[in-house]
Amino acid sequence: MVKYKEKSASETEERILEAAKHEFMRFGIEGTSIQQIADAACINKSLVHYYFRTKEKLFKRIFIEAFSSFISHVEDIINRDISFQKKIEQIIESYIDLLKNNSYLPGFIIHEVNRNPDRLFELIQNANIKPQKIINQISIEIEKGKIRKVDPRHFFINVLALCIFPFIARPLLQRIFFNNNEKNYMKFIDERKKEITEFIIQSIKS
Amino acid sequence: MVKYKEKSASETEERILEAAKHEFMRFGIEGTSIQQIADAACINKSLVHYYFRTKEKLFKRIFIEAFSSFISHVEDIINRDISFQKKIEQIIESYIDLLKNNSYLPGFIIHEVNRNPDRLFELIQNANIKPQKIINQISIEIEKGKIRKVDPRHFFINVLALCIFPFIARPLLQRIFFNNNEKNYMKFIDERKKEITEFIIQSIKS
DNA sequence: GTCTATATGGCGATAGAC
DNA sequence: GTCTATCGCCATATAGAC
Repeated sequence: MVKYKEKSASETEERILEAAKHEFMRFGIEGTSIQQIADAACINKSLVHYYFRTKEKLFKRIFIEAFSSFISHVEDIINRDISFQKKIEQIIESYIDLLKNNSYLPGFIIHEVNRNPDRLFELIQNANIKPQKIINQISIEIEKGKIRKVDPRHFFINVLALCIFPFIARPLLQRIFFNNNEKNYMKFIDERKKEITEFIIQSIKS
Repeated sequence: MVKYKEKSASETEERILEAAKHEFMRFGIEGTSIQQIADAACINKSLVHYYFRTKEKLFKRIFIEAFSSFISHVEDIINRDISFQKKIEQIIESYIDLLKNNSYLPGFIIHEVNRNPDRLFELIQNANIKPQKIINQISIEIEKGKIRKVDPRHFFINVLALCIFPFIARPLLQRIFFNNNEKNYMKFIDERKKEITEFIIQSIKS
């Protein structure tokens, strides 16, 4: 009996992907050369072309993956069958954890979306984003009198802002408030989970 | 009597500066070519070199100006002699107004600071940023019992986050929530001044 | 699959005519 | 001050040996 081979990427391919992710995230597509990626992956420059043909194709692959991880995270939690307050807690908790391991992720997406907004067209279609679902859930809480009357869109954006901003502005904040001490900043970020959960809960008390 | 001539930039120079600002903000230094700037300014490529010698020098000029306008705004309000609550209102109001006219400003600074953190060293020295002043003011309000006990650093970052994030994430939010309608998004941003002022005041009630 | 060598093109920067 | 012409470099990408 023939066992069909799983489509598993070669080790070299994986190395390139990892290196490309790292460099693109930090420096953007224009600020990253193929040589730079090859060096980071400790392989020959030509191999990048062998596996991905063009820089653009490689970039798209990285970008789509990054964008999905950024978006799907929230969608996922929104759909869980738990109380509203628990959802907020979990969104904050898991979003901050995601970003702790991907500090450059939000800045990367922002920069590349500004640079070329056309990317969004295809992506948002495929991602199948349904903001209405989130909005509705918030509206229901208001109707039930559980939280005070707020614009659901503003509220949702507030939650995201409080989670994401410290990572976007990290180089600045870390330097200004923590003398560029990475460890202390990360401790601060961890405290933040509790801090902004309280902040948000308090702000919507009815 | 000789009237000393004011050091006034030529029209060409101004055009270059304006075009450079526009292109750099959106595409970053690596994503912007001198030809691109020249085209946007409707002048010959060589004139850029004539006035600013190198791309790097031109970029630094733009970046420093952008960074200052981004930072000094808060400092300014912090120092005003008005009540704490008024300060918060004014920071929100004027920060959002600034960003309405400079949507790309925060993303630009973030990207360039990530790409080359060394820039921060010199800049933060010169900018003479004193976060302690802000922190102290918040601490005093807590001691006076005017607001509940919050970590002043978290609180300060929260205020900034709520103001700045909608501009950083504008392309995404505008598309997802407003079908990419610019006017509606701007109306939304204006509502936001009142919305997040309430949100913040509510969240720190003692 | 991996390497070296090379083609091709664009960019930053300068020289020099006007 | 403004333009054209050009140099030198580096990046993407391909060809072809192994």
